[in-house]
Amino acid sequence: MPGGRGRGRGRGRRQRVMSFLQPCLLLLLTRGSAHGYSLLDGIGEFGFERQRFDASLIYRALRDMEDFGWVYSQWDDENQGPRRRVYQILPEGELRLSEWISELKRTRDEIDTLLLAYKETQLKNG
Amino acid sequence: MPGGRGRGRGRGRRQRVMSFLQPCLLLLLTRGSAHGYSLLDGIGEFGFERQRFDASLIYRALRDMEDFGWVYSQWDDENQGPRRRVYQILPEGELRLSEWISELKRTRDEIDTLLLAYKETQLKNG
DNA sequence: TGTCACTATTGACATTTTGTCTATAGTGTT
DNA sequence: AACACTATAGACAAAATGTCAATAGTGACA
Repeated sequence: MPGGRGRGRGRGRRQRVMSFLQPCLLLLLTRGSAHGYSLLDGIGEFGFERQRFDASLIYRALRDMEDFGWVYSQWDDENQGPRRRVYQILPEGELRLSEWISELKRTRDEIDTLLLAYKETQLKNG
Repeated sequence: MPGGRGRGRGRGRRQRVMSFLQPCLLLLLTRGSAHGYSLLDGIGEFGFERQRFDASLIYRALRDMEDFGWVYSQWDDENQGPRRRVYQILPEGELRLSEWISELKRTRDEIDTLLLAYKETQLKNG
């Protein structure tokens, strides 16, 4: 679609979440190992609505993070029911999480800068 | 991988900025009309490093926003030098900006939730 | 006069990220 | 058997983002 940019963007605004999902998962995993489906419940804590959130996003994030060496997984055959892949966080993952935390602090500060600037323009213009 | 460079994702981490760029531009435009190249200087205020930031991103953002009806542009032939396209913010753009501000507040709160949770886990584990 | 640097905008393409839909599979219930 | 629920994986589509090259006017300078 050359030139077809801008088609329907901004429609039914989907919010970006993935860049936020991975640190959330890492944080949950610092509390103890877990499998994907249980993490799906855990992320509600961080503002994800369990409903409108496709589970495959979590599995993909976990697989990606395993590729990066941040987490490690094993099949768990102890429990009955469908097999679960249980994830643990690795030292690399803890390091990455701490870096992410720093980045998120910076991001928050940048947002604050924008919010402040907006406030000021509002005051001037009324 | 084509090229076989094996570059995993997460390498040379570039940070996402576009979702932040548009509201910044809208905010700058509430202070007065401007053309792309001058906005390039303005965004430094919001933490973008003028150097490692390709100007085409700004032009694209502006064109997209014009497609959405948030801004309006006209060629300015008054000045000498290469022609400039001068942008003004439209009421739709001001509305969108105010929505964006609300979203950013929510985002900031979500980040705060994560930061707090991280702090707590750190305390427990040491 | 040529070419270099700077301002200014645009277009094309590549890559990465994100969203959605479907497939598979085990277990328990009715 | 049909269904619901848990659980994971894969494929594909769409959107966001990054990079590079093309074009063009002006002024400086040798």
